[in-house]
Amino acid sequence: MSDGLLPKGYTFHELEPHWYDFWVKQGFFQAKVESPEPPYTIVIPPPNVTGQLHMGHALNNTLQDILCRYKRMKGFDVLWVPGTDHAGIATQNVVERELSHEGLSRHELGREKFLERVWIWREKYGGIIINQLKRLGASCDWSRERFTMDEGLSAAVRQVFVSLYREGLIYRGRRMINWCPRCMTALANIEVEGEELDSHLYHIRYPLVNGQGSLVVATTRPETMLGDTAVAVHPDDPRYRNFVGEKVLLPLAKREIPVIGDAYVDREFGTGALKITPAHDFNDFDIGRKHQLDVVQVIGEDGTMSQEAGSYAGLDRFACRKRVLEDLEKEGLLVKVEPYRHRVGHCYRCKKVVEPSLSLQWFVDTRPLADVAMDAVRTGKTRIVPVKWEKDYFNWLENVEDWCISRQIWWGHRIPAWYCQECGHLMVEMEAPSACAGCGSGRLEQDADVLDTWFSSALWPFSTLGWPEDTADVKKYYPTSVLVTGFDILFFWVARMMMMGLHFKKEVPFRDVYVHALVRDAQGQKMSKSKGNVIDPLVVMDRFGTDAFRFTLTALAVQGRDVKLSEDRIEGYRHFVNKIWNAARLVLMNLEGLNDLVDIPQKLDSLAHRWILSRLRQVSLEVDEALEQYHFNQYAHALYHFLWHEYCDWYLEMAKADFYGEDPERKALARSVAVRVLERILLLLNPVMPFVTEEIWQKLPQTSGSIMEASLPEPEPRWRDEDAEEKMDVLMAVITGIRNVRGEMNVPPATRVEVVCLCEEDSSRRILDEYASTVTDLAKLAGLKVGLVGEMQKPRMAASTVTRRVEVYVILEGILDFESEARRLEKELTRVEQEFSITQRKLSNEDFLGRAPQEVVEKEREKGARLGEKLEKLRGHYERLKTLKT
RNA sequence: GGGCGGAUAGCUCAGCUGGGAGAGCAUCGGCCUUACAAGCCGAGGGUCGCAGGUUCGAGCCCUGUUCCGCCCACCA
Repeated sequence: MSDGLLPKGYTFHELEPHWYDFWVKQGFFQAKVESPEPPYTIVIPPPNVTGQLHMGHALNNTLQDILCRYKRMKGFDVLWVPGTDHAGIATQNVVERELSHEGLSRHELGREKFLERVWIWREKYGGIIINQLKRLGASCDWSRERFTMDEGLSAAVRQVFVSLYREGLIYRGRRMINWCPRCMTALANIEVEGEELDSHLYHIRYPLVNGQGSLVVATTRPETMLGDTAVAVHPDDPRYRNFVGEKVLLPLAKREIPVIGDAYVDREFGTGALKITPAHDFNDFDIGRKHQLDVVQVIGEDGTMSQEAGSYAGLDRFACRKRVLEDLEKEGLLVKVEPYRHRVGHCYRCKKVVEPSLSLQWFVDTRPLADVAMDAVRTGKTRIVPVKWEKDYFNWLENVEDWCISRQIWWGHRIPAWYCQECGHLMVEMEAPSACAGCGSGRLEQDADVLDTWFSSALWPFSTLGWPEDTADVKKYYPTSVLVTGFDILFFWVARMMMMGLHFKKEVPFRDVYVHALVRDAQGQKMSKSKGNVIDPLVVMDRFGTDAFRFTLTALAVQGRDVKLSEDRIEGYRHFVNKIWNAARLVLMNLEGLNDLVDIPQKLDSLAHRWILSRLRQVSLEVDEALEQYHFNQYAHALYHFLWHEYCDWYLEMAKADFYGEDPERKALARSVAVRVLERILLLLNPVMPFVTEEIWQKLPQTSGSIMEASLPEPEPRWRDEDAEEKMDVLMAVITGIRNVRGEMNVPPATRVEVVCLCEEDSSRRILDEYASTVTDLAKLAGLKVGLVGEMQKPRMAASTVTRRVEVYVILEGILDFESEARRLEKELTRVEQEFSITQRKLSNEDFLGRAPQEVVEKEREKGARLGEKLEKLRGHYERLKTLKT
């Protein structure tokens, strides 16, 4: 498999598509339902068919892919179900816009022809986002790709609708709903986004019919006064108490309407008199019902004024507002206009102001379903991670209102309800009935409305597996293991999947819900086209490679914190990809033409090998822990640090001596350990960086096939080696100490110097003796003398430091600059003195000694002793320097 | 109005059950050392938002407070 050398650079442009195609062809992404392996299941949050891959998708799917690839390596039968959502309103809007370019409207085309057009559009563009997910490397089981309007999923929708209807959990009723005059449909409450706007509060005078004065009401929507059917005051309000029961003359409309008393009215707000428009306000509707008021609908479906608005009929609602104000002004009834900032509901699809409206719609009685959904989380059947989202989940479900599920659009699942044109009988059935169950008439008409997109999404975890059929997939893969999603659809989607899953499967849809953050720009601003701060994932992948991009998202994916992304960060992590590549190059270079790899022996003598294996084991454990806990950033950082600053900076540097040395046995062992560790690093990194790890894997000797076929071994307990880690710490500290002195004393790297190390302990002396050549290589020495303190003469012309109970003298015969060495030592002395005095203060504190745990006190004592010793030695060095100088 | 999150180095952020303030980037100095200048070796830089409290000990716990962000809510 190995052809030795890696090319100088990693060319992701060619390699990424190459390996992705290879994986798909090999069927590595396919779940094996008949396999005995335990299932690990994720259903993708289906992107809208109209979607283009944005940063949110990229983060969401990178995290899912990491989990899937990791679990696959650990021996699970992984199923990641992909698919897209038909996105009712969004898609209809897109196709309507396309039509309008041809000068057509959907109404001109007619329902059937329009739907044909949408399907054509879907054929043409529906695959875009899917291909973009592939570009991202998503290891979905494409053989199981689903679409919410597939035949199977549509059957599930009908089944659920009919069942809930028969159970009395779906009903049809005339209610106040939010109406979008642009999209011309009802919306569910959560589909309305409240946005704060600078507006005005208009004070309008309503004269009493009896001529005995007037009432002034305050409103933000003066045009709705045309639909007023009462004025309400607080029954205990001394200002207005006497008006209750009287009538006022509604200006402009010239209708007489009653003054009613209702405790709902806030005496403090506005004028304390409230105009009541039951047809266009949720509260007014309730009050209207309580007082049996007339309902006058003055705003039509398209946002223009209705016939009821009299002379204002046909005007756009906002034009009407202007006219109403002008007319009131003329009549001297506009008392006051004050600036007022308040929240106005906007359609979440088209962002236009919605109108509360009275309308006949279908609803889900959510309460019973919501209670079960709450219980499942309360009892831990589903775990929400991070837990803080549980609060939002509960809060929403506790206050949830009935869900308006009918939409007056054409693209979507048609409501399976038929009305008899003869007797008006309503039938809700899976399939179109042929005759009226009431009167037998064949003149039946199906309800014109379609279902809310989120209705079918709510079934996604089981409808995609084949439900209502009792398929093998349903049996094996439900409940799913985890749902990975953004918090923005916690209510829209997650809560409703919980309700539907529990109701129809009697089992939660997922064990875990991992809620990740939003991706923002470098300044923390939400990315939006209008702000022009959008970073396009496709552009990023093109520039920096998919692996670098994925790694960046992962490294930044901290629980509970938004991801602030900038191209600089991605560029930084591209360097990491490069680092892996070059580490692999080094290792492979030294394998070229040789095939002497050996198994790692049970007992190793070499400190470097023992150390790196011990560290590798530790990092493997950290990785596993991090991924199990969904701490994606920790996963990324652990590997980043290990590969770069342990494997490359220390281990490979030390191994070079063996690589280039003459001893064939040492050579073979070093090569073998280097390769084994590299293999393991590749495996651990593979979930986040699938492409580059595959490419390198393929070049390694003794690996067969794809990295996707490899399994990740358990971290070997026998590799744990505290002794090696301690010894390496000594070695690294001494080497760093020498480098430090060299750097500060401006000794050029090319200049090799003599070093003398005086050790306090025999153990350190032995380590330094044994690894003298390592120290010499890595610290660029001409020679190294090691001895115990007292055994050996302290060198004269030397810069010095103390570390790990080792006195390090860098001999600078003839080039020692006394002044700068003195300054350097003074600086170090000051620092150590400060640290030392802190520990001394603690150790002389009776309370500390008495109350702190023994081990903490002991630790402090050791630290004090260490610092004291170090301080003493440094002082000695400083004194000697002064005498030497003179 | 209610709730939540954040405030730690110049920037972006880690910091788990209280016990030696960390990383990456940026900055400064030195290096083309035969894997990598997309690199190597060093260095500097912090009153952990502010004020109290608990504790032998607080970035971490409690109270208050300021600023920023988000979510929810029918005061017109």
